Amino acid sequence: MGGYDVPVLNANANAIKTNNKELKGSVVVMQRTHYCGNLTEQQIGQEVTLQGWVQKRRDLGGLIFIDVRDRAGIVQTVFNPDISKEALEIAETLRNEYVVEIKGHVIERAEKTKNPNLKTGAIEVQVSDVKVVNEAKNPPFTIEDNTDVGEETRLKYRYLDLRRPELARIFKMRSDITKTVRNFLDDEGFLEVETPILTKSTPEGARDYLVPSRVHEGEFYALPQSPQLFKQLLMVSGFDRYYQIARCFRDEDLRADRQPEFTQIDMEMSFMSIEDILEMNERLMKKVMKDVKGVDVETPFKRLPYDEAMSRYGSDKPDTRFGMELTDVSEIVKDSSFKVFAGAVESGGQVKLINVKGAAEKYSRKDIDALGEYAKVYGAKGLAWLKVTEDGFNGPIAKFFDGEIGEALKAAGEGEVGDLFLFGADKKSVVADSLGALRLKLGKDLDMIDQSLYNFLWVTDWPLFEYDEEDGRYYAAHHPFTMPADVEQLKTHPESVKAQAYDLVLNGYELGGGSLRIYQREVQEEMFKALGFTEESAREQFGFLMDAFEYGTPPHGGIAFGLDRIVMLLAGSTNLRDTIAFPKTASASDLLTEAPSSVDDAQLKELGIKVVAEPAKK
RNA sequence: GGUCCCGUGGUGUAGCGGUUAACAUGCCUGCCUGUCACGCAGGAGAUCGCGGGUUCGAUUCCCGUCGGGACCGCCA
Repeated sequence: MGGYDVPVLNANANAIKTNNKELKGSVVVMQRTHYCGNLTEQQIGQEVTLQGWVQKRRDLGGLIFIDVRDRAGIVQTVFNPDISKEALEIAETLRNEYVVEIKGHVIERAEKTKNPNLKTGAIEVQVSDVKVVNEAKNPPFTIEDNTDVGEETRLKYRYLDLRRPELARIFKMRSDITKTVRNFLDDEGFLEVETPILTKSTPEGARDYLVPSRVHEGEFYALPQSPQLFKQLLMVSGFDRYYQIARCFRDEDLRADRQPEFTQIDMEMSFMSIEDILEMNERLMKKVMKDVKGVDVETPFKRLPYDEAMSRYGSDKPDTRFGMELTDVSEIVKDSSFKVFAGAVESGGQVKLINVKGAAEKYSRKDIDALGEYAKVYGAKGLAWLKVTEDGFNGPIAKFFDGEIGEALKAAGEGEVGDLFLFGADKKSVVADSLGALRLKLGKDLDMIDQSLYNFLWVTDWPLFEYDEEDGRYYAAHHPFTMPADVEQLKTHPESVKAQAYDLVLNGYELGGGSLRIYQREVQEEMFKALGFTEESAREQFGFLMDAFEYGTPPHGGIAFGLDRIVMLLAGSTNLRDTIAFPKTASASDLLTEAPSSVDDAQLKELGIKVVAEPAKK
């Protein structure tokens, strides 16, 4: 269990007089000379002063060992009556997580008592003086890596959880990442500008967190889903290059990789092409990877048009660390006597397969049924399958695929004996979702993913719009300020327009995305029209932006990365909560502060708000 | 909004229609001068999340609810 790098303390710091005034009952602490975790053989013979937490007491009776922990790591201190009987007596009273101050000499340990598992294991501190700076209750869990405590308890006592080196190291990494990002963008001429947290609610996109206005009773601010509009306005202002490590808020349901408040590395720049933007961000990510992980990633990153990502991987954020791509076999099976396949193609859908190499033996009928259940979550009605054998196929639908059609299928799926074909037959989106999800699951289950890889990937050429069947209208796939690839087409064939947008994907996670923006009023108006806005509602909600466009707006574009997700992936975690100091639970509450909470009537009255809902019982 | 999993000493788990509710660890006390997962001996500690139902009897079965987690919808 090690800590992480911290600056070397000034060894002469003892000479520096502290300004601490003695409070009644408080202990005036001395200036420490070293971090515990930084002590090495180099300090042998030196007298050092340490301040830290009791990690562990090993009381041998006449001799006591105390492991002392601070941000940098752990060092063993030894209390020997030959050195100080008083210190030994105090050591007997020490308990886990007491804050102590220790003075002593660094000595080399006897050869056979060195501990190779500890960074500081070759030495120990022979204590001459110890002071209890602060006592501690027995913590609900021990402060160590691989603690087996549940997340609920960890979140309630988050301040203790964060003492664990495993977690503390993630926050050091997070800090390193933002430092690298700031330095890089600063070098590139970016200005860091803050934008409002109290802003205007807009109906597009995610649900807003609302903040009631006291001064304007009955009206609300919204917390920003992103600084999108403000950063565009900064381009109108001629700031040319803006960035911000910006907090964003979205009142939507959570996931392991989604929190209601999260942090974006947000940037916007003028007079740059997509090519310029991607190239610059590749250099940024390359530098982050080098500085933080010591990993060299190749640039330029691979690029995949959205349509190709969907057809080959069934995902708009494919994990390209392994193959098992989707193969379209609609043409082969459209005339087959297997009605499910033929019918899917006939009704405008498709039939695709993934070839799970050599898995025929591994997956029993029961196992495949379980995969079918998994696929159903994504809208599939079932999961057809075939096992490739010496003389054709095996499985309940094998009889439909003998002879020529079987050969064609086998060839299309590159089937060899022992392979397992899994089929999706449905409308396009269901086939993509279900096979895409199966591909990922199987890739993990079969250990096909090389965990050492960092596969950065740009997904480009996004559709501008998405059709929502429920609402019977188009929505902006990215957001309504995205520049269409073809403005004329926006008017004539909105459904097929591409966007000048791009996403950066890493190992199957969307790290961020951006686009070139609309910077002309007429185009923006056209966009709102295509989205079904009336002129009035467009003016009411986004009039200020379109007005701004009339005062000499440079062409501009930008991108925003999810900082939390970057940290998560570089930390090797699959849980965003690990990367946020004080995160929310799956139901968006904070177990530490117990937010959200009800407020008293006077507060509500002042805001002109009446609560209609029954308050939840806690 | 939906589906699924979990809830038992401080912590992590086991358990079962009738138990003295088990184990590990932590905690407390005593002993111990080279430990580092210290050791040894002893001890305290649980209304089995909450409410209702079934039953002679529920920690165990059923329903609801609250809390945690995963996923779908939602969200870029």
